[in-house]
Amino acid sequence: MEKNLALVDCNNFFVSCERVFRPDLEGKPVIVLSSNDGCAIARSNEAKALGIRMGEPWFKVKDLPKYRDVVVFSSNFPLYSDLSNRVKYLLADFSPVQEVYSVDESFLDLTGFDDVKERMVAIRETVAKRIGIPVCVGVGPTKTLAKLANYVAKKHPRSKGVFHYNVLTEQQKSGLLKQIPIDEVWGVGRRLNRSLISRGIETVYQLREADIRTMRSRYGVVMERLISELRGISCIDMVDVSPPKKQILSSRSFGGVITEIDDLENAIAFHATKIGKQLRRQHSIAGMVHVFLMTDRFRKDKPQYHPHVSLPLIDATNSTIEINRYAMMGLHRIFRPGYEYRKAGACVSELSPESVFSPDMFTDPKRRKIMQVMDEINDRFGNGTLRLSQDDMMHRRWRPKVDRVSPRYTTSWDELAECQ
DNA sequence: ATCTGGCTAGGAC
DNA sequence: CTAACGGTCCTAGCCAGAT
Repeated sequence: MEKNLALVDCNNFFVSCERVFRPDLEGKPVIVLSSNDGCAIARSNEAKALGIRMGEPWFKVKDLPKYRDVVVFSSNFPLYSDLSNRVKYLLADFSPVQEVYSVDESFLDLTGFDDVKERMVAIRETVAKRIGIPVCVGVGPTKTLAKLANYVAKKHPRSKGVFHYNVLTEQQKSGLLKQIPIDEVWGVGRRLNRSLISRGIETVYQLREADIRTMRSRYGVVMERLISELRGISCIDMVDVSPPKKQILSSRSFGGVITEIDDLENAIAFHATKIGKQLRRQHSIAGMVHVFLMTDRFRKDKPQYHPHVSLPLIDATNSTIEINRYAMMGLHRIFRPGYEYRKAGACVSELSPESVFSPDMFTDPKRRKIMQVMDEINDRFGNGTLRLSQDDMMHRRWRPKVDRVSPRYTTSWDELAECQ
């Protein structure tokens, strides 16, 4: 039996989050910048219409006269994740099967409901009314077609934000797919797009009708699945609980040039702390720690150095202290004076469930207690109350640039109070 | 003959 | 004032070496 899989996608999500608390920005060009106020990573429809591209480095174009009235925000992730959670919880009411796909997207299985179209409209209206975020809903027999239906819902004003692919006739489906360029398909990125076009495949219809054996031998299983999905044969299942991560990475570009080892220590300690917290939250322990540094890859005139080191942990752990200890060893191993560093990061891999850990006779159980106590104190009195000595907020000279961040309206009483 | 880890490519958002 | 281009995560496919 044909499924009704829905993809609910928030429109221009980060911009919409900013607009929830700034309704005066409705109808205006608004963008949100990446970390360090680097690139445009969310754009309102007005900003898109002006020609601002996804991922565009803002400093390069911000002085163009046509962008004079663009309203610019630094990214405010505490705000976006909070609103993201609220949307997720609301959506859960509309189906027993939900897969949270990303910060702004959920799949919902609407199979078996006899009021699919009404539900799609209700989802849109409820999220708009209760949270103030505009969403579009697409329904199809497979995840790939649900995503495509969502694209149609977003693109065509006549759909009013919802599009139900399954109720089309075969002729209508083909007609629709003939109008959609292949790079709108989930899984077709820049490279595949170019390669397919060079073989004369330009529309989703042509891709759906392509010979699946040839395509598989040329492009691999991913392409085979993709084409099957376009034909309505489901190959990508819904996953209800997201599996634990297999690697956790934390990195940041610096606000300016960094040359000193103690500043790098400060940055790496910050990343180790973040990673430890995340590991414990998902009840994993790590077997390997990686550290890397980077100079400015855009400055071809300066000496480049992009070292990376991986250290196996003797005992797998999720202790911030242990991870930091190894990360510091790694940092000192790769650091070379005389370079202008622009970015540093740490990563853990070889993750396994906490329950696997079997303390041997040399492992002091008290040491594991320390992290528990640290988490409790920081939860109660705020992050950074108890921290690594190197992770000192007052000496974060590497701090990324954040010029235009909005208040954390929903997660900080202090910042809410500062609003008029 | 098969499994494994290391590595690169490509992609999503 | 000036310099300035993000951060995280995943799978497939290939190769070499180990079992």
